[in-house]
Amino acid sequence: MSSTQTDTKTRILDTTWKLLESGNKNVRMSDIAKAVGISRQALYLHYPNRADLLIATTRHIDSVKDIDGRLAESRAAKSGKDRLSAFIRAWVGYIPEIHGTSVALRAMQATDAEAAAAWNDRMQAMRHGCAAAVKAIKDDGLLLPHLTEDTATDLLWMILSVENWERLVRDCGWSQADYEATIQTLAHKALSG
Amino acid sequence: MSSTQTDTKTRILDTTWKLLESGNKNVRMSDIAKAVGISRQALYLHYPNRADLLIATTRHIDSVKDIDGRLAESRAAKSGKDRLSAFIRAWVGYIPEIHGTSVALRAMQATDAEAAAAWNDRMQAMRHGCAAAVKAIKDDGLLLPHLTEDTATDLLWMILSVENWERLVRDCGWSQADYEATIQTLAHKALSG
DNA sequence: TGTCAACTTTACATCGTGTCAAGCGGTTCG
DNA sequence: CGAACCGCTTGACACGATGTAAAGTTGACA
Repeated sequence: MSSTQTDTKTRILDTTWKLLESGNKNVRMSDIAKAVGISRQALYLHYPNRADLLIATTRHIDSVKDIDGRLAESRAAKSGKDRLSAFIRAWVGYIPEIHGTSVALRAMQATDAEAAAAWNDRMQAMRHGCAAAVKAIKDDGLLLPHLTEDTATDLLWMILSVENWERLVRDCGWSQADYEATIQTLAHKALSG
Repeated sequence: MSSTQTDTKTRILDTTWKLLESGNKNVRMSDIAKAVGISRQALYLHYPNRADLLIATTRHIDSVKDIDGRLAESRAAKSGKDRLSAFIRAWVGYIPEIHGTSVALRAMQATDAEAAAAWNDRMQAMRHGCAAAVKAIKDDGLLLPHLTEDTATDLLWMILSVENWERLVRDCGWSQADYEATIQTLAHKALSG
């Protein structure tokens, strides 16, 4: 509860964030400790293991960047298509912020069940946003007839995946703006023709 | 050159394939050795490291399943759109075969440069197929005007990624047939409206 | 009989995670 | 003042997986 403890915990999260987002793959516990300026063991006094630290880091980013608030804005849109656009805009703006953490967390999925669950959980939350946008379009009678709400949600979820962002922006060198424009078009075409 | 050596090498590849495709994450060198019926060290007499073994396994799968031949068939199509359909059909049928190996290889990307290069190489080969299909559509004058050949290739490449297959088929429980139908529609819409 | 190849057994180095225990320098409280 | 406590350090170690090294076994073939 003391302010020094809070400070160290926050410093750890900020540092972890920075390291992960610096594109440096293979960020080890010792790397983080060194960057924070504490011993590796002190890290374990604050976070019991690497998975917990990564998860805490994503939550930290969320609160700093107010992702919930940003996604919530899309609910204000009048029409289904506007809502879809707003949701995509919010989500797509969020991806670059969490990309480094996302890579690290996904890399742990294979070996760490807790990490897998944490990442899954976040993706399910995003999926709820997809489902809401799909429902709004359906309510407007604009959902393509051959799509159910579920399959449409799955499809939108797939289109908006972090992996797809990585492929176009990181691997193919697209600008964030090009990526967003293309993905907006693609998503609208996929759902409502 | 002796037939016993070839037999063991082949048995190793077949076993590795089977283990990876059984959905069993975290296939260790010792697991493979045990399944083959040889010592862990004997494995290293045939393949110097895990990355090499995984790469050899994908090449083995390729030759057994004749992926090159199957993808080549798409070149016979008359129209650009037929060509795209044929290419997607061939590739999409291939994904389930290599999925397990793909997961293992991608999991190594973070730590092993050789594994990353191998996976990259295979994806680039697939990308060439995408580029050829895009060119065929463009030659028919059916490529959407706002798309260049390069961006269209990137987009198709993204749509056909193994990760997207995983999301819909494995995570969302789609059948292979549903997946293929949806992805065919999506790809055609994305490129030529 | 001797050699060679394929394989075994045993042992060890390395790297990163995570655990354990003892100690140390402040602050705070009785 | 002194005891307790907190945040941290130092150092050592277990574990699991990969990969290396070396000596020994087995069977085929000449």
